[in-house]
Amino acid sequence: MNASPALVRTGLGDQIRQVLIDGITSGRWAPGERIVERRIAVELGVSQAPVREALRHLEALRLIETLPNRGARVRDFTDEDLAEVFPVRAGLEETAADLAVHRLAGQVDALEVHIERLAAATDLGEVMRHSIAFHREIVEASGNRLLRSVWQSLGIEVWTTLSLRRRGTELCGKAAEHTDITEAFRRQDPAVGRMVHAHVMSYAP
Amino acid sequence: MNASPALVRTGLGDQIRQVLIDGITSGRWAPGERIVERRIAVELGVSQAPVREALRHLEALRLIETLPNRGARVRDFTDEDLAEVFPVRAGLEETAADLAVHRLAGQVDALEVHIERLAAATDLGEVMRHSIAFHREIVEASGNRLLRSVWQSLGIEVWTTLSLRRRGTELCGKAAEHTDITEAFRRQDPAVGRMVHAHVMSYAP
DNA sequence: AGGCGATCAATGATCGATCATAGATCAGTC
DNA sequence: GACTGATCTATGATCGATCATTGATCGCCT
Repeated sequence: MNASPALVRTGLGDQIRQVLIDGITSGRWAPGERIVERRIAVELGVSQAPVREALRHLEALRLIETLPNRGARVRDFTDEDLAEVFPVRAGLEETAADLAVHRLAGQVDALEVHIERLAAATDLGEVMRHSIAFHREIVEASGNRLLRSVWQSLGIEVWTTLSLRRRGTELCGKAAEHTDITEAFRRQDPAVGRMVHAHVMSYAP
Repeated sequence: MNASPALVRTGLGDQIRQVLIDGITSGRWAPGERIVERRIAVELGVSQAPVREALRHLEALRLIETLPNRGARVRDFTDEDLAEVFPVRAGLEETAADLAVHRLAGQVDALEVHIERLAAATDLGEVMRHSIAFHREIVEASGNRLLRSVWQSLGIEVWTTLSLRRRGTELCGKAAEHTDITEAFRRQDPAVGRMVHAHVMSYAP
């Protein structure tokens, strides 16, 4: 068993999921292409069960489509699919910001950390990760665990990656708004929710 | 095999999931109680695999908690857990309403149907279902499939049921606001999003 | 040729068995 | 008795095999 190089140990399902996500975002599996459970299983030297588990996660992330008794295929992401993420994110993060204003009570250290890291970032992937981390911090600061769970399940990282693959990189430049938002949190501006909403929507194509 | 009475045929995982949901909402499994995969499997006359599949769904619905290698247990829903749902719903449905205003363009027939059905409803369960259906209609009308998917994954029905079990039934009486909201949709009032937001939050404890 | 049912191959869904880990239990030492 | 480590047990995680469904292929009939 174990025909593949690196599967160290954390629960096979998780590792397989990452392999599949990487494969889809990198384009190794083309949109519309079928993902056959047994084929993946053989390829990775595992059995069908953990592969199925991973596939259900991908389905929840809407990276694949599955039909009963007919298996999974990589979704053919339309521009509309990518665009749909932004109103949802904007709504969730607006809610988060409104909740977070009270909880933070002007304590914005955690947010500033991400601004600094973003400023220090060099390559594109790093910029993306720190930029997302700032938004995640807002969601965390809301204190609403359900909100956090829903936001995470959107798989922002993955969709952002796909979005970057699709169109050019127009990601940066928005960093200044992070500072504005942080200042709004510091002074507990009730408009911060709307600011975050507008900021998120400004990423939309 | 098949020691249980009614498992007709739609995919075992789905049926098992429903059995488990019913069991949790009805209180047959108490909060904090462990759910042992094999035990359920034997009880329903199936194998472990579809039970695991069902459990992952319950986890996504946040009805259970699971720890790696240590199994699942019914969540001990705090009042806070129940309360957390409302800001998230409110944010999502506000977003949905704002999107739906344009798409509906004043066509509110689909919404009115649910108002009528709600008015004709007799027992509490029916009231709940039709009330939820009205909200679902708004989400559908947004045309944003991701939004629909996220909203559905909140499992509103289940959480509402749990909420009703917890406190008394203070569900009805809000029906009038549905009419107001529908009118706002008819005249394409840009404030409809905020109306929906406020309406949803008014259910919160 | 076109339609229609039988047969087949591929593969998802399910099964029963095994492996591996977390806790509980017990034995031994001090 | 308290601590340490070996052993045992329950059970989640994974496996290999089988069942069942789907779509394709083939042959027959009209």
